[in-house]
Amino acid sequence: MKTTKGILEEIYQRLYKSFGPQHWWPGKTPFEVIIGAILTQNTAWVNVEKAINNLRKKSLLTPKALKRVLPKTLATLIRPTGYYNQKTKKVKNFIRFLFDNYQGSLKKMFLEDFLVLRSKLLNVNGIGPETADSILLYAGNSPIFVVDAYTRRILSRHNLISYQASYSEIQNYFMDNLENEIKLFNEYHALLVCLGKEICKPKPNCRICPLRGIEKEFV
DNA sequence: GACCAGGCACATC
DNA sequence: GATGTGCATGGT
Repeated sequence: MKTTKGILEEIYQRLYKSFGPQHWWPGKTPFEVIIGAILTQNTAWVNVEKAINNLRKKSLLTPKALKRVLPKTLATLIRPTGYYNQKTKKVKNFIRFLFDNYQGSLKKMFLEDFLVLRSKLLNVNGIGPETADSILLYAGNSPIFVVDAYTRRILSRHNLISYQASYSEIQNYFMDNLENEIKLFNEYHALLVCLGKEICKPKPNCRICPLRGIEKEFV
C-alpha cells in the first residue's frame, strides 16, 4: 500500500529516469514564455515556434512593440498557431492588462503576490487556469503546479484521478502531496508533457510506457 | 481525409 | 456545476 505522496514521487522518478531534465520553458525570455503560453492553447508547439519566430523577425517580442502593432498584422504573423483571430485578441488583452496595471513592466507585475496576480490574470479574457499557471511558474518562477490535457489523461489512465476531475482538483492532487518546490513543479509538468507527446496519446503505446502498471503498486 | 494538438469563452440547461 | 460549441492551422 503506497500513499499518494509515494506514488507521485515514483512517477516523477520514473519519468526523470526515462526522459531526463527537460529544461523548460522552451522560451528565451519571460515575455516570450507568456506569449508562447497564450499561443500554445490547444495547439502543437511546433506551430507556436513558427509564430514566435515570425514575431522575433519583426522585433515584436516586447510589450511596447506588441502594444503598437496592428491587430491585422499580428494576426497574420501568428497564423500558424490556428485560432489566430481569437489569439490576436488574447495577446492584445494581456498587453493592455500589463500596461494598465504595471506600466508595461513584467518586473513590476511579478512583484505582486503570486496568488493575487493569479486571480488578476484569470480576469483577463483569454487567460484561463492553465495559461495563468504557466505564466506564474515558467515566467514568474512562482510555486504553482500546471495542469494540462496530458496531466489529466495520464493520471486518469492510471486510475489515480477521474477523467472528469476539475482543474483545481487535479492541481491540488499534486500540490497537497508534493514538496512545495518551484524546480520540482517545473520539471514535473514538463515531464508529463513529454510522456504525453511521446507515449500517452489518444492511441497510447503502453508497451513502452515507463509508468506501465504503476497503479497496481498503489493498491 | 481523418484525427490530433501543452484552452478558453460563452450559451444553455 | 456540467455539458456542448466555435475557434483554425499544420503535422501524421
